[in-house]
Amino acid sequence: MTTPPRGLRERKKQATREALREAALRLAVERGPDQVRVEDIAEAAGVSPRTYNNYFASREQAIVSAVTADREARIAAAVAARPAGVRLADAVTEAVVEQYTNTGEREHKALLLITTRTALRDAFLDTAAGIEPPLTAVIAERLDDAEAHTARVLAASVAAAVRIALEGWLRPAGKAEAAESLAAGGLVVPSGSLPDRLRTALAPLAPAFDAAEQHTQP
Amino acid sequence: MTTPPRGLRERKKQATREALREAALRLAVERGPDQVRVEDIAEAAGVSPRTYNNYFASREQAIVSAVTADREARIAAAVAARPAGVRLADAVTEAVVEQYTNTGEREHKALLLITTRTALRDAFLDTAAGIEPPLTAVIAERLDDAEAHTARVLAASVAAAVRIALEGWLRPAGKAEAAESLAAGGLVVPSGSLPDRLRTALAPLAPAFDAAEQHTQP
DNA sequence: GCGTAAATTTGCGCGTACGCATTTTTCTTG
DNA sequence: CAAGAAAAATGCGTACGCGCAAATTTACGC
Repeated sequence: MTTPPRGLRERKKQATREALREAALRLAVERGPDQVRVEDIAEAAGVSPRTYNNYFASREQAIVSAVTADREARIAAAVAARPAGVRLADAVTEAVVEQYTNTGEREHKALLLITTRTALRDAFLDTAAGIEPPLTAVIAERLDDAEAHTARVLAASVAAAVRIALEGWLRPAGKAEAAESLAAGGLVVPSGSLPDRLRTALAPLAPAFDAAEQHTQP
Repeated sequence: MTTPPRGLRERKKQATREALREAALRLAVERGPDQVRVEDIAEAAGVSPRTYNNYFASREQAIVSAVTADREARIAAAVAARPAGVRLADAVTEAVVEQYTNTGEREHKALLLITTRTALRDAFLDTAAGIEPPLTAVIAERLDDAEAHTARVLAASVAAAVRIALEGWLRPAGKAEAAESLAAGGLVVPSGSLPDRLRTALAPLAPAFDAAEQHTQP
């Protein structure tokens, strides 16, 4: 086999993880986020409540991870898939936009749910940090190995930018925003689509990527 | 008075906040981090346990914030204090290094304590994110107001880089590290001083700062 | 000063997060 | 394939985080 037969254990773990994810999301949609207890999710997935907490550190994480799934790995793969010729900055940007845009009907509904609760919103934003490790690996591959630090910093910066883009995107245009924007004294872009927001947030990092690339191939 | 008389309330809040901080750190040092309950901290500060949680969302936050204090504001002030002529990237880097280097004897002891518990370590690393808002403000001031997004992204990237530097700095050189570094296939810098780590982590972002500055003054 | 509106503190209660010790399941080795 | 090692699931107990509503404190106008 291509994958070493370290399999049955790993498979089962992934299975329960996914079962918990699905159960969490389904129940949250059915009865509303506040009417779901950990006990319910665990029961629906066929495990004990204690085991639930071996997989997810909070109730919000499980719900959110049903939407996030393995987006991190897909982003890294998408970057690696781009031809070696293109600018690294572009490769990363397009990969991120691509993976955050392929959103199905189910995900859309889930996002609506997420915006309704602050705790869920925060948990969702935190998932952006998860792209750092795989991004670090794939960026390091395109740079000199001696600049492993650089890859890490760039990946973390991308994660931070993505977080900012998401934060602005799913912000409820409430009263606080108007006051805040006036206090800042400037006119801010009201809303905009997610791809636009992602590109705008990532753009300032492009020069850093360019410089890193220059260092490896003078 | 120089400060508008919005005072007694605000002052009292700050007082209790600091009392909680100090009590938390003192008790943690005295009896060890695991032998301190929130009830103890609250009592030592003369408030109810419930009030404690109005100030800090976790026991770790209180302890850590005694070390962190108002470092965020000081960093922003340090940046603002630099003459307008110097490169923005340099101003930020030096301000960060400066504020993380001025560490007293008390802080050093506290850091030793923090490294002993994973939860404390994580809470400490999370405080790095706190520099984003003030940094955003001071960076935006040096850039065109139209590029408010840029300032935010740069500030968040700095925060991410600082976090990485701190993470590597207070990592316990345990068994996991050796294995990991071998798996990565490269030779990694073993330890290094904190200023060095901060500079190294921030260096890759310099081109992004330069580019942002260019846009404002062509 | 005095009364009223606003902000803060507090007690209560529920569900959660996790360390620890034990049991059950999966992997390895001869 | 059996026995032991390794890993994961489970039960239990404790402390925590926080929403909510009542009580207390502070601020402001008259």
